[in-house]
Amino acid sequence: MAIDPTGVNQPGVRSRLSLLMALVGSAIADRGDEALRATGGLDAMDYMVLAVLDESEPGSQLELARLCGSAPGKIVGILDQLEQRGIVVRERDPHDRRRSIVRLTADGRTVLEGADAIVEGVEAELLADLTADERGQLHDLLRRIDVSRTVA
Amino acid sequence: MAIDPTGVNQPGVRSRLSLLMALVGSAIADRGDEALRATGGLDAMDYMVLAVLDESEPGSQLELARLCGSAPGKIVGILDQLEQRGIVVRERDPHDRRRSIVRLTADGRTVLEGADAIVEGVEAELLADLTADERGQLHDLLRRIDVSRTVA
DNA sequence: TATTGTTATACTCTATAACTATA
DNA sequence: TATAGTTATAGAGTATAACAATA
Repeated sequence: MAIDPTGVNQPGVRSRLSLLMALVGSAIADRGDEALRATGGLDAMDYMVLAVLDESEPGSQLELARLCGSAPGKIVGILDQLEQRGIVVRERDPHDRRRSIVRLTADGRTVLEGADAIVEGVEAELLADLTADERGQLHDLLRRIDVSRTVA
Repeated sequence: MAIDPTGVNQPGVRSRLSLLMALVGSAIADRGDEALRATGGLDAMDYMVLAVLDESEPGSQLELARLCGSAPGKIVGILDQLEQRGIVVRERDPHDRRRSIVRLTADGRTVLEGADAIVEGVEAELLADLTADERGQLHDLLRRIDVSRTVA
């Protein structure tokens, strides 16, 4: 039996925006993770770290962890593996030798581009029912949500 | 130091729609879960189950599990607790005594309404930068994404 | 004394597969 | 023999706090 014979998706949570957001977010995360593992040799968290390094320049591992929404202790193992594979490098900040400046290598940038292509493929499939214009609207709306806002 | 002095949110993932979807979905899930636990005595998964029961009529626990995107074995414990608290009831299907029909009780419906209010509060806070119209657009776009689509 | 990165420990969560009852 | 619900177990994943180096 098909889940959705009548064209109704997400049966059971359609009227609740929060649940839709959580469900769609989890769907893209799960599928992206699966595709990356199968094709790219990374996982979703690796990809997040690389994307953050591509778009920001965190001044320390702690800041990187915060930008990734991850605990400092979790980043360590991820970076260990990425560094071992030549995808990132850690350099000590000369002004404060406690800090590690993490950077993408040239190889790392190539790996990230491949990962982007894989993730965009998954994304195109999940968003197949939306026009390019609508995907742009979705992107713009999500960009305007401040996930760092403190809960009152 | 503020994360976002220039109005730029989600630094590090802004250009990647998939990561934004995953990040925003995870943010609302985490905050909803926290608020529900603190105020409502439920967690996010409990809320999902109740919402699915409210909007659908699953003919078995297996179907309920599928609608919740959860493993059958996970639903058991959740329903045990919800049933113990009088929020749901399990009845054997008279046509097939292997199946459990799960239903919200009247009390359960009241609990769900309270949970909806809590979650909507969290949602309003997270989406504070969007107008009511834009929240409607977001809802409509997400509704049109078919998370049950099979990965090719 | 405070902060950065790291490590170790304990805890939670989850997936898996057996098991019972019913079909 | 197959399916629905349940239970038990092992394994993965995570949070927490202690630790060493630097400020």
